[in-house]
Amino acid sequence: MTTRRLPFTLEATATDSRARATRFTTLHGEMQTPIFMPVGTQATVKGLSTDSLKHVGSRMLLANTYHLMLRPGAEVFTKVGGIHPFMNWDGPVLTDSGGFQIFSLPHSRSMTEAGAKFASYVDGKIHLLSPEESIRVQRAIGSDVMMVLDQCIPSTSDHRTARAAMELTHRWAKRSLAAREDSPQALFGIIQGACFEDLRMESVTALTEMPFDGYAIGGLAVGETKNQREDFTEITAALLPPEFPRYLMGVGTPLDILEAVHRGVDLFDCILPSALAKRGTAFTARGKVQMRRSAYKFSEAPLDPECPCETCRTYSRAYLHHLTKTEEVLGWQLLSLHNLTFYHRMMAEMREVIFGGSFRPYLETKRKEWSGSDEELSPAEERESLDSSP
RNA sequence: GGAGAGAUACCCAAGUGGCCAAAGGGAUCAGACUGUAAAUCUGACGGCGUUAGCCUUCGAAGGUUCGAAUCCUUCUCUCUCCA
Repeated sequence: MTTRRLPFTLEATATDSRARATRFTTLHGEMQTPIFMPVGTQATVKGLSTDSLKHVGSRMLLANTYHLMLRPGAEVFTKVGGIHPFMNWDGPVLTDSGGFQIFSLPHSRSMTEAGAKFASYVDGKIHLLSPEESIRVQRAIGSDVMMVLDQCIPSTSDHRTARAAMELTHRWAKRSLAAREDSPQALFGIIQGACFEDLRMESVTALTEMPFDGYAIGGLAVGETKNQREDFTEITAALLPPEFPRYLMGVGTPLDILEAVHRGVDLFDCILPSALAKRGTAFTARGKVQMRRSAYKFSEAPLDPECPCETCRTYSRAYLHHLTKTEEVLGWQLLSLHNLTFYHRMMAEMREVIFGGSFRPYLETKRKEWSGSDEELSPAEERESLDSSP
């Protein structure tokens, strides 16, 4: 093998768990795992400046090829020298290939061996998103890690459908590798196979024969149960070679991530912390909190007393409740800040307990704490809640 | 003082004799959201009851009718125009 594009070190493995701590070097610095990548689809994590992102602990971001090829367009990235100077982010960026959009925008596509045809939601123009086109755009964007174009299907699909999508994904993977040419950017293959063990095995075998720099588990968190998600993460991760980063795409809730780290996954991305912030949901050490609830109308308590973020240090629940109710952008922003802080702290904690040999007890504790998922109201808030709903 | 228009549930607002406990918004309450197209979607929203159903409601009071938010009378209040 030639010099690796993503030099990788397996640093530690947890006791009584497949959880692992690793590091890998990108074109924009060294990353430590487990790591969570906030989703910045349009070259922005909605509502947050790159300064804020650094503050909350973000080290690596995800951006989206499909959105960025439509607007501003690959040529803009070519002109300005890539996404890093464009958005003023000097850490690594991973670009998703558009495969998920093939799945999530089903009304504007037609699929062929060549690729997926989309009517642009910007101007209606038809675009052919082929593996080659996706790589071409990702090269222009200049991401540190590119993803192959894959066919993501509902995880509840039947075996035949799942096999066809998987085989297409394998053929596209090969074409994606060829299209990378001599670019120094890393490229990950994406394991498919829905909820079928034989297909997941086959997919791992086929893709690990190709010289990728890391492997993603795709096709999960798209319709299956939590147990299935965990089972197929486990099955797939166990088959993957230990000397490459493993990335579980689009997952998930704090508990999902914890369970996946336990099963040997290193990288994650998910819209939840930023998307739920917009709807008033915050993650705290004591569970999820819905700030829309009028129980918090008079609450002078911080959102999460254990959290060091700006939101929790500066603002009361009453204020956050008000911002949420009035749909002020500051509320969305403050909750995003908080949620990302929560995710990043959780990742750092996991890394710590992996090294410290206490991942397993940590896992058991968190499972218990988060199983209810929703925070219980404080006595004062409980009273207020009763008062306002007679 | 004269002429006209109007008063519907928390708010705005449809509804002109039975299919009206009353359309549609908003607000409120609850839920969903996992590689972000979407300021998104779903449910509840007079009271009681598990259902059938019962009770109270369309400014107020009376009346017509088998039956009234809807028709008639009087009253109260609001708005517009003319003096």
